[in-house]
Amino acid sequence: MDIQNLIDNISTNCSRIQKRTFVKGSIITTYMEKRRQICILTSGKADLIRYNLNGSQDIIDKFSKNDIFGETFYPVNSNNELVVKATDNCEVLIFLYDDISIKCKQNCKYHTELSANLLEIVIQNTMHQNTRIEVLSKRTIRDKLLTYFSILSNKNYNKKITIPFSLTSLADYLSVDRSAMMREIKSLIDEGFIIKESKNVIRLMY
Amino acid sequence: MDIQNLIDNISTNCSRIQKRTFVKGSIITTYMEKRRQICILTSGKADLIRYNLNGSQDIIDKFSKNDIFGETFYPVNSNNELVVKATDNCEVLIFLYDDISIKCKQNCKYHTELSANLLEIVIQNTMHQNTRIEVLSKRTIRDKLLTYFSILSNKNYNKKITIPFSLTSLADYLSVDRSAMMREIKSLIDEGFIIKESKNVIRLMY
DNA sequence: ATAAAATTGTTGCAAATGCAACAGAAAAAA
DNA sequence: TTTTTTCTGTTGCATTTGCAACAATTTTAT
Repeated sequence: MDIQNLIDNISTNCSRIQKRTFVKGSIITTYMEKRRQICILTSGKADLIRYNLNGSQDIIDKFSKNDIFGETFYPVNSNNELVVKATDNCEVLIFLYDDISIKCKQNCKYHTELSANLLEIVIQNTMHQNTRIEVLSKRTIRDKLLTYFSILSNKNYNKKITIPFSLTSLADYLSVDRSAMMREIKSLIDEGFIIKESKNVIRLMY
Repeated sequence: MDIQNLIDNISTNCSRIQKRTFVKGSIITTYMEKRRQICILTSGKADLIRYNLNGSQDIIDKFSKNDIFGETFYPVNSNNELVVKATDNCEVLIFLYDDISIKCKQNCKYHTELSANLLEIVIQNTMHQNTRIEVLSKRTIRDKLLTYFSILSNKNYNKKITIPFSLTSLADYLSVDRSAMMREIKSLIDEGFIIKESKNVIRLMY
């Protein structure tokens, strides 16, 4: 059973692992020190929001299908509140880190499977993070774009790439101003580095 | 045994887990598809370098004590070469992901311990990555600095923080031009946001 | 102790970026 | 279908940033 299948088929009748649904706009979880909760988003979208003491609130992460989150993976302290809010209707697996290493009462096979595959899931997440860090650490929008495009291209051994989300989301992922990014994409087209074949399909010429 | 102790005391006589030393300038490892090697740096410093097909080489990550790396955590493909180079004399634990889940011939206790704690080590790494991503995703140098400072401050519940490395390294961590960062630090001091108590010690006034 | 290397601090300037604002196109909801 | 919302595309302008270059200081190596 691969990870995708595991996540898709996880049982809801395990006493340790909940499968819950959340409507758009509701709070999925609040990060709490020492609890070590783990959540896996099986459908929908959600934002990780930081409420600072001074009242400001920042979206510091965005989650989509198969993303893993929870205070287990984030430095948490009492100086600010971290909250995950559903930006779409969501389905989420929720369990505690400490519960996953011990057998559940029913000794159910999903619990065992999840336990055996949690490391693999976390490693997959690490890979995504490493990719994002590599892109974010480029200094110019141009380099961020070219790096991101190259990674997509290399992954599929194809110069024709499909951006897996909207350009607005791409700007968020690259953490740059959208209009500045659009300007830069236009320059890349004008200078012959890329060809835009359709809205989300780009051909790399380098 | 906590993770730090585990890493410090790991046995060298386990057939599956090597403890190797590398002199400054030497290649610790080259990332290879499908091998799934895992390395833990127990002392020294190293750079992850990407050699692109066009001949350019980028430092895409920097490792120090207790950092974990290897192709297990990085998307690897044949279009470019990823190499870890010692920038100081290094001591490194090296093993394969697949070897860690099976018992070693000697059934040694370190192998067992490492196996049991690998998830915890990877999660710790995830936390560091999340922190870095939060900082890198700020758009201005000022916000990157203030976010980084706040995280340090919150962690220790103290407005007086000590930057754990040189300002040159801080600029690398934030992925910004060093001189521009110095200029921004000066502005933060002039505007009363921070006070520099000594070279690496800063007091936050916000 | 002395030399070499690394780090800090500073500045001018050109280039890149964010911000604000808006119109049109496309997609989603009613 | 029609309306509403989201997304794309564009531009002017002020601000921020990177780059280059250099001197002074501190740290490390010889």
